[in-house]
Amino acid sequence: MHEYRTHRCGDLRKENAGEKVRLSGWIHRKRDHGNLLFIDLRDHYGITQCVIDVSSPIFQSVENARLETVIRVTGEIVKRSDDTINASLSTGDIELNISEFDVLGEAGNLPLQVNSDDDYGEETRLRYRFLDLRRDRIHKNIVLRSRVISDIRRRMTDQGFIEFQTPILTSTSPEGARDFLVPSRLHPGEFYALPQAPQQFKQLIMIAGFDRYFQIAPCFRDEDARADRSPGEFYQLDMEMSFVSQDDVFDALEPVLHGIFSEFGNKKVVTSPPFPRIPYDEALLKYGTDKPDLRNPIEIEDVTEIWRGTEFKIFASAIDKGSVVRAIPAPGAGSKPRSFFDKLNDWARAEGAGGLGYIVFEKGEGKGPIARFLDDERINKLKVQADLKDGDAVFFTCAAELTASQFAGKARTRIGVDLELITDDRFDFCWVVDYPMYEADHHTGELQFSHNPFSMPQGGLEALEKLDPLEIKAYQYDIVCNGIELSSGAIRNHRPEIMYKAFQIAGYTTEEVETRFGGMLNALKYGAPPHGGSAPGIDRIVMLLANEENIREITMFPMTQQAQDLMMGAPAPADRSHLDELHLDVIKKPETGDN
RNA sequence: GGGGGUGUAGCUCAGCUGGUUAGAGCGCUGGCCUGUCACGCCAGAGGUCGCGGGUUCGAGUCCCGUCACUCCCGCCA
Repeated sequence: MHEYRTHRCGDLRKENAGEKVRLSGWIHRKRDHGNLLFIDLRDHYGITQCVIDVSSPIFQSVENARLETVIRVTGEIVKRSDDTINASLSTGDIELNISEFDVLGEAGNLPLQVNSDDDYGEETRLRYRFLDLRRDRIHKNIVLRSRVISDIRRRMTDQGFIEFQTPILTSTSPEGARDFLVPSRLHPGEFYALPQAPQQFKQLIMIAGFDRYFQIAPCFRDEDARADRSPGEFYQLDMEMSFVSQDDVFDALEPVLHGIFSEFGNKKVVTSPPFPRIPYDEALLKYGTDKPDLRNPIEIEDVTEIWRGTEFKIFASAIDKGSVVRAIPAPGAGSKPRSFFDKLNDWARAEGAGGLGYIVFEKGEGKGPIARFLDDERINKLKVQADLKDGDAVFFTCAAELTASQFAGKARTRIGVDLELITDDRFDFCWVVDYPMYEADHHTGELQFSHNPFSMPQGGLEALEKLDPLEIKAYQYDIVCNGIELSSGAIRNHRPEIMYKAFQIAGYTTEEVETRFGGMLNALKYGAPPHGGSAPGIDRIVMLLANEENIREITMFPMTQQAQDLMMGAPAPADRSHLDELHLDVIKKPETGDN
């Protein structure tokens, strides 16, 4: 007989009755009747009920073992009588009659209970993560994560993508987030940076002629955490392909995402390829965001012209000064009580908007505080444009274009939630395409890249030379699922002369570009294929599939919000000798205050 | 860096407008119990009310500061 087990705790069925077996696992639960004792023995695979009574000489030692002690039991499998079968357990037809018993690993008083569904404080959970991970829900989430990643690998490999590793110790990134730095022992005063993404490497892989690359890539960005963002590190399905247009990238990724979400998505409906492609400008207008939740049926309309020149001076005079009016239809809201509209109005004010004017439609007419400012013709235009019928309402927001768009987007979500229009039985995917190449900095007004500086501008060099930079679109796209941005990607700029020009517009001199992106630029000068790719976030995919709101629920060993590992004690001070080796000194922060 | 929430037994929580000895469930210890599956019943141990200061005759409760966990803003091409 095997030293530890002949079966696993989820294996045994009534067919095994009469066999002498051995199981090892954790004591999940005990039911002690004094002269009769039941133990639910748990391992990764399941739970098996084990039983012993007082006639056994080892009864006392079994009874003394605490919950979460690791034990080994040996004994005969017995079919349970009909009235004692437990239908909620896969092994519920049988039980193990304990004849031999050993403690393999003793357990002390537990800081959290493994067999309970209670929520525990994060500090306890993270400090005792090994116990937390024994608990059913998170144990399953971590397994799901693994299966999803395996499945992604299979689907990518089947399409001819090759997985490569790229360096972890590399150079600091040109744009974007704060870097993690690693001091160099051999080069005093110099530092490696951890990769924010393997962006330049994957382009170099294409230039090296490997044609199709992917990687479950660790990415490091030293930015503050959020519920859906771990501090410091995350994983992407990083991929890149050569000789492709934007549609080729979409065609490659859509079946992977559709496949993964269909297989692991709890039978929710998944958008079939091809996913809708929504231009950035249209997304901002219709959904008020570049990450639209398409489960929400509400579509925003621009109704500036309907309100221009009306007696409703708040809107009319703002329009004359360049403001726009956006209409947010609220299907079926006509039957809601006055308080529904008041609550939304209060919310709008709390969000910093002036308010949220509305019109309710009944018996073919518009009703409500501001309806009287629109004549029949305008009311009819509104009904047609916003697709309104009796029993519907429509809300208005009036502001400068970007503000109005973004606020209408928030209102769209809020109204969709309040009216329960967003059902949780679907994964609605879309691509947001045609991102602007440049944007004006909020504060300085200076032009900067709005996304990846290595993206190819639509129209190429000619567009850069002739168009207003703010009008230029890039072959830059995001993939969005249920309002969550899963990734961004682009067709890359593989032409040095276009690269110099693109950077020049963003205020970089030729020298600066060469200093900062020399490696990349140099590579482009020796025969670079057109290429592009994307990088869907693994963590967010798993969050969606596991239906979890917090990234710690799908991360095996997460850090706290303050970026500390409470279990391993990281970060920690370094020894003097360690610092000396790295040519480092720690400067103590001067005491603040008066003493 | 800023704003909000939480912090009471090993764990999850209750504790009213400040008032006598700070409670419950789970876990733990002891006793009873041979068919439970969240077993049941009885008893017990277990508390620096996060920490420091203040107000008060009196503080878990009010005030100030601070720490931890968390959510959000900034940040995250």
